Amino acid sequence: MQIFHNWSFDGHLLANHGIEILGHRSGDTVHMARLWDTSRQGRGGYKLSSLMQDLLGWGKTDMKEVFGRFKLKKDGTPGKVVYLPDSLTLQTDPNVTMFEKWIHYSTYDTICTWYLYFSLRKELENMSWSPDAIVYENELLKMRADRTLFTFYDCFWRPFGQILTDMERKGMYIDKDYLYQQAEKAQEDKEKRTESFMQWVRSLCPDGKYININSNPQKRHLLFSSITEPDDAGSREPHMRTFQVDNKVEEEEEREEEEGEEGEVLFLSPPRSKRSISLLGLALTPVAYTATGQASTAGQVIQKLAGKPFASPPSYGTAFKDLGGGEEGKAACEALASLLEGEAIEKLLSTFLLPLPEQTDEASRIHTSLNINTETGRLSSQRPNLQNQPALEKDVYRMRKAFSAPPGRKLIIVDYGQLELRIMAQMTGCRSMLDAFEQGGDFHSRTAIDMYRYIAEAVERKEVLLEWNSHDGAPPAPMLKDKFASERRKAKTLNFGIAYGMTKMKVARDWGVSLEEAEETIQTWYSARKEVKQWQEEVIERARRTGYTETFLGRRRYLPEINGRDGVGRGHAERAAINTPIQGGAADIVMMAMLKLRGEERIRRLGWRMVMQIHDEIILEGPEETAEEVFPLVRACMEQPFDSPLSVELPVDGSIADNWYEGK
DNA sequence: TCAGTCACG
DNA sequence: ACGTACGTGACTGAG
Repeated sequence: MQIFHNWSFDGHLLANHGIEILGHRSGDTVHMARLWDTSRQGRGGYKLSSLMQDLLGWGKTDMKEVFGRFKLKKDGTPGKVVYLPDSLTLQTDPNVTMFEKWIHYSTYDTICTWYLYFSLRKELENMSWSPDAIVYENELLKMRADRTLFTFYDCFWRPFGQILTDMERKGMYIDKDYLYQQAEKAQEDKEKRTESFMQWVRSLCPDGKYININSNPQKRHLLFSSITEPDDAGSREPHMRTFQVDNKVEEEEEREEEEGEEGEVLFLSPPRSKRSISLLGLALTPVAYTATGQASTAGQVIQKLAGKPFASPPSYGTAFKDLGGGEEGKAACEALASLLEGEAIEKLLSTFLLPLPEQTDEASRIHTSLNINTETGRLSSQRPNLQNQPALEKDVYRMRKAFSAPPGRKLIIVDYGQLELRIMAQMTGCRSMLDAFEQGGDFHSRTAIDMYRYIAEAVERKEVLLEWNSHDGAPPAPMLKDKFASERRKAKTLNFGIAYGMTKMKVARDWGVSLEEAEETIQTWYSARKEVKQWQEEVIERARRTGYTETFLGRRRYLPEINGRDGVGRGHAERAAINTPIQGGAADIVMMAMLKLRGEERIRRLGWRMVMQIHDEIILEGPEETAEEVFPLVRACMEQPFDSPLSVELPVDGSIADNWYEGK
């Protein structure tokens, strides 16, 4: 019997030393604890010490407290900062007491994990589990009589945990040269784009050329700060503020030039790493405020200030008027638009293009950590996060091309269509949604037909088409999603928004309509989907009564705030109560699909392995020769994650590709 | 360490 | 009085 507290960590560590652990892994106490209580983050989390304290009342000191050492200062004396030396240093410490401490600590750790398993197991065994009957035919589940949350753990999450560890270990192949090449391109583009912004700032105040476009405080000050409080003489001065910024390359070049002219001595004084700059506030009108009440500098805000100065004809944003129009206003809008473009590229560079190639192993593969650590049961991906790689039009440097199959191999990339909406239809039993899915075609267009009588009439008179196969030539009438694009967009927003508990305030603000109008639109959506409203009310009511909400595989999320006195917290808990069954239900389905995939001997024998999961998408890698054979098998697993079908189909789209970009 | 911002589903 | 759609992780500047 093997028990681990975070098997993924220990497993990789052992494997890296050539040690393979055979036999039955009975449990991972991190996953068990997460299943027991999803919301311990901020209440001690899932650390062994905190769980031991809360479940068994056992004290346990953190490693840092026992083995931490003071970091040495430059002069060799101990400083205040405590750090934890690596395990090899600790194990080989010549001090015998340290060695004994190490043995004691490790032993105690092991004992804790052992007792924690049985404690958590007991907790889970005392929690009822009533999933939808469809899962009762699952191979593992069939063989046992118990039906508690521990059963769920043992039959589903325990093997799922092993799948995740295998995926982490396998990793994804990255084309590093391609990334370097794209990063260079991005760097050039960024400089080109920000040039006009930098020049504009320079024209406003002399220190403007040193502004750091990554600093929100600096941007906020430059754009929105106005005048200071009146001084003793009662006069107001334009607001100046100083910032510390890094010395840029240009400054060092200037120094070298100056000193070069002098001829002899270079670097008389060491280069300063920081310099003070003063920026003058422009007093533009803020468009939005952050949670702490400061003027926001988010992209949407800058967009509103700038307008579309490069469009033809150009349209100028709010900065134009604020600066008195004319050439000055125009220059500001153009500069801000260029800032936006530069910022977008900077984001891609600093988060994706530059760090990724640094994080590969010697085989050019990248190993993310896949955690079951969310409130809803979704996975998260860390160090690096591979679940937020730029997609579609945001992927201007074609990042996803770097995630590729090594020579001789292929990727199979598959994803569910409208998974969450289908689960919503399934759980609510909403006739209108189920019908729309049965009829097929574009779901959001069908919602638009439901909501707007004139669209329904146009469809009836065949003035617009709901769908058209482009193989049959040009469509005989315009498409609904083109002709009624804005209605379809609204329908789409509601389809998603309502699943999350969107309110009329958000609708009114996002669409720029009155509260009454927003309310009416929401009512129209609900009027054809009464089952949804009823389901949401029931779910919230049940959550108030039981203290938790659950997915249809019977996983719970406790919502202590749902009966609290804090209105904001209560509102959030209510929205979480209706969203978690949907988001978590989707996570359950993908997990079941992955278990089924892992159990398909044929797929495995042909050498195919899962390498990534992105919530409703799975990526496998395997030999080129068998891709065609394996692809339909993969699809079948995903479309039938359970032994008996749901009341909605779960269609899966996908392709065989050389890289992630092609897969879309 | 926190706040702000922005990448994903 | 306040904020108002769910769930994540990474990077950056600044105190």
